[in-house]
Amino acid sequence: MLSGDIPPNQTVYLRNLNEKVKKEELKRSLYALCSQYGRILDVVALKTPKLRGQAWVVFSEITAATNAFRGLQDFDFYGKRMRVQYAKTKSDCLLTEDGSSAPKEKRKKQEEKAEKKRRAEEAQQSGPNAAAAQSNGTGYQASRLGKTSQEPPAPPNNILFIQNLPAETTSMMLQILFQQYPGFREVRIIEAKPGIAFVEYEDDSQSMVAMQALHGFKITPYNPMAVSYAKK
DNA sequence: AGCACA
Repeated sequence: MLSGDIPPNQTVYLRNLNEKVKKEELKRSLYALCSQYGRILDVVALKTPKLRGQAWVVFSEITAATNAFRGLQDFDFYGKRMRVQYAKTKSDCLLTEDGSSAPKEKRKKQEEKAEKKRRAEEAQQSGPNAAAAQSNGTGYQASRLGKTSQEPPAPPNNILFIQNLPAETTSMMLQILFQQYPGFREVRIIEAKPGIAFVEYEDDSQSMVAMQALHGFKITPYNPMAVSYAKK
């Protein structure tokens, strides 16, 4: 067997990532992209010289990691072909909750960090671990989306109207999600109106496929996106 | 290519 082979792991190791993308956006985009394969417990990315261009995505299930491993191999992510492997070791965020004990040196660090992390998450409700409190997986949570407008829905057409996006969503983040579906043309975000976007497909049936796949998808743990047809 | 937990 190949010496490079690494046994399946709950965490995927991603490399050949675009190093120009800022760390926070990178994590958010990876969260959004990887959520389709299962519940994500943590996304780790560092921009140190040794670790830039790489990230770890920790799933709650090894099967989810396996699906991501297959589904995202060579995925075009910010213009680079993402390479996916399994992580070589278990992620810290998993070490205490499964009976196996954390290495002693790491325990101290982990405790300090857990504290910081908790504080950070209280401050801004968007840490990757907050995902654990939410259902995600396939992403449907239509009940929480409710009615976003009183008017009757627009008839099917090739342009989708996206609502309930976090304010920091970029068009590239949306492109990463929506370009996975055939017929994708472009994303338009409205700078003056944060939280909404338009996504255009070549035809109505293609926009419908994307809508069905991504309506209710959580781009962050607290933002299930509402996808409907745009009014023309 | 580079395997960490800022």
